[in-house]
Amino acid sequence: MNISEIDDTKKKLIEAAGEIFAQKGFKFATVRDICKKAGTHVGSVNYHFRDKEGLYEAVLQYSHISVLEKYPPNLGITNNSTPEEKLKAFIHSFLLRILDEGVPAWHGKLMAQEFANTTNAVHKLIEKSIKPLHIYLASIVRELIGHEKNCKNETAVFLCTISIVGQCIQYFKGKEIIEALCPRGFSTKDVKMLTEQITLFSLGGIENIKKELIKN
Amino acid sequence: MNISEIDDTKKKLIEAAGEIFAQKGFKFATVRDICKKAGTHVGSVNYHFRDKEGLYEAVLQYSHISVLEKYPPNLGITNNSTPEEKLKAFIHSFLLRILDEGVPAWHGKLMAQEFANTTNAVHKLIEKSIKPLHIYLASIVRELIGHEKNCKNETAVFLCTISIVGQCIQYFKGKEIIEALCPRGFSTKDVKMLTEQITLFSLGGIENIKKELIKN
DNA sequence: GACAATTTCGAACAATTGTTTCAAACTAAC
DNA sequence: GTTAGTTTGAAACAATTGTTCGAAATTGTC
Repeated sequence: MNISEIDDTKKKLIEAAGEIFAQKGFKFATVRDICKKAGTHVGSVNYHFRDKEGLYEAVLQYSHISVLEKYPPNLGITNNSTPEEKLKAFIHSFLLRILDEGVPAWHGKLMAQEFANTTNAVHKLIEKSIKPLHIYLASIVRELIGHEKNCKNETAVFLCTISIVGQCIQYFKGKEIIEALCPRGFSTKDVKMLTEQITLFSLGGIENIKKELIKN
Repeated sequence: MNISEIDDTKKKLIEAAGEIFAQKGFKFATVRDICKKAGTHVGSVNYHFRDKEGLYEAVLQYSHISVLEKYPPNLGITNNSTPEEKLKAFIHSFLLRILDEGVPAWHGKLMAQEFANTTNAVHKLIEKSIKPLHIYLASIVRELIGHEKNCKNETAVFLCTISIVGQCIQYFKGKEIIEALCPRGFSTKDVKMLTEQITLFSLGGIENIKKELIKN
């Protein structure tokens, strides 16, 4: 066995596919591109994963298990951290997941792609990855807003989570247009600054929502 | 001439295409689907618009001229309206443009699609539609933050505009996932409520960014 | 009404892309 | 070393989709 083939084809395919799916989304990624990057023949995807969709699911599963340890949403957070710190940590790791270019930073990108163009794998992805993250984010927002669990509050909490996630995803999916509007653009280097900005913005936003809830 | 053919093919094509492009984006929309909806033959797109891209540009142009009068970003705003009111009006019309299902509410949807999957027409679209809207939004944010035009402020203003737009677009592009997380979902009916929420959130966010700028 | 120009129509073409196929190469067990 | 099973490789297939083409139909002009 040649040393360069020490990694089996399956793994090579998953890693090549992960990068391309993350970059282009499921539909725009072609099997041929993936195989070329992986250095395999065109039929390899179908042989090892039945079809393109099978490969996609394998990529999602593979990235799911590795992402949470690399970018835990509660990075550097302890039980007695303030909710403000928790929110900042959440936003920070979220941005890293969708803007970082290291290996394998796909998972966040794949989720963001899925937001824009849903595939059949979306429901599994929601159950396994998106929902848990969302529940965690909601708990942080709930802490910030206050715990009275009435219907109105829960709606407000939900809407706040969407506002937070929407801001982050915009920097990934809207990259090209943002760069056209502001030539310097934003990349991995700016993650810290963007974290500051989005955290401050969101804390202010949540505070304002809270005020309104109390008023009524 | 049959009365049902009183509208010429070009117009029928543009209207059918607008709806499908807005719904699926450029790449996912097929010429055959468009022709079927328009009630024409498959070659009609190429005959009247040279190619699919020509049709797309025609749609963008057509929708551009009609959208601003239907959904002016300063709807109901006078010169002495407060910046808060202006922001609310901006968000309201932005949401209508991407969530409304009336005819032709495509333009905002097309822009939102373009954010997620850029086409060759993106640069024209930016110059003609996105940039002017963005400049207007930036001027509102600038009013709210304060007018000292230093470099730091301008960056903050820019980032705020992205936060605002990102929140709105999420309700369009992230529709399916949002519905999975919250079964009731959000539609045209909720535009008013969403406007309230995003406006409040953004005003609080901007206020917080402003505080931080003053501190330093 | 005749003729030229335009428009319509559907078949056919070409390019892309996911998938299948089958022989060749390789691996592992005996 | 032989053999059975697995994996690879490239070509071929099938489906989709944008585009082209030539004949037919329609329209406008004299």
